[in-house]
Amino acid sequence: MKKSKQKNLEKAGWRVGDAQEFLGLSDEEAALIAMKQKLIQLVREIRGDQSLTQVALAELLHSSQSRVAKLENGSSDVSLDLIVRALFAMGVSHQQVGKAISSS
Amino acid sequence: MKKSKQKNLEKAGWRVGDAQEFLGLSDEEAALIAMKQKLIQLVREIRGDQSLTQVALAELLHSSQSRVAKLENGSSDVSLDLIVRALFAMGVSHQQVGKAISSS
DNA sequence: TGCAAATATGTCAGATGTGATATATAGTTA
DNA sequence: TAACTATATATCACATCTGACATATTTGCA
Repeated sequence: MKKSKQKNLEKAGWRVGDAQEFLGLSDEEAALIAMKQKLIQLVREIRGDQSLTQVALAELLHSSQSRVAKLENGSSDVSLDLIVRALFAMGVSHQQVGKAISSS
Repeated sequence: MKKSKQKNLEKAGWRVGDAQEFLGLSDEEAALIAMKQKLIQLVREIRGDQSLTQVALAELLHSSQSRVAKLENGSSDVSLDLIVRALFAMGVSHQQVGKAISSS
């Protein structure tokens, strides 16, 4: 966003900032969300590579298709625990998980 | 596994048994537990390095001393989310977290 | 030793995460 | 077009995780 534009918006009463600021997230909350997103991306990748349906992954996970869908769409009611379990259920290694986190 | 280790795990709420029983745990459950242990170890290390008390970490985390104690003792009612938030609250980088997981 | 700080343990009500189920919405193929 | 497969969304009862608090135990030091 251009500085001039932002100035005009602020003059008009809007507060302008980034998503983190807007949502009032602390740094560690923001970091956790970024990490989750990276791992979710990995879940989608691996599931694609293995040509698994959401139903098939749900079975490996002992969960349900709807929960896998929510997981992959980053629903806020999905824990980091479940995301990581999904990865391990597909046979992803600790190394792969660690690497994904390192680059998040 | 050493008897003392097993005792500690059971004290913390985990069920630990012989090889057969252990195989009853799904692979992803076992992998997740190993990963948690590694990250818990990192929490203790970092908190030591920064000379923080459990109370001080609890404040950074917006949590309580008792929960930090349970976290560090690997209580089964502590989520991966909380462990990772504790690390980020102490300023640990994604890279450090990823590295710890890679080696778990 | 005795005191104080740090850590551990127990409990609980409320918040959040869970699998299951039903149903809706694509996308695909006959 | 209909039938089928995959994914998305909504809801719910139940389980788990949470911070808070009280209290016990351990640790370190004067």
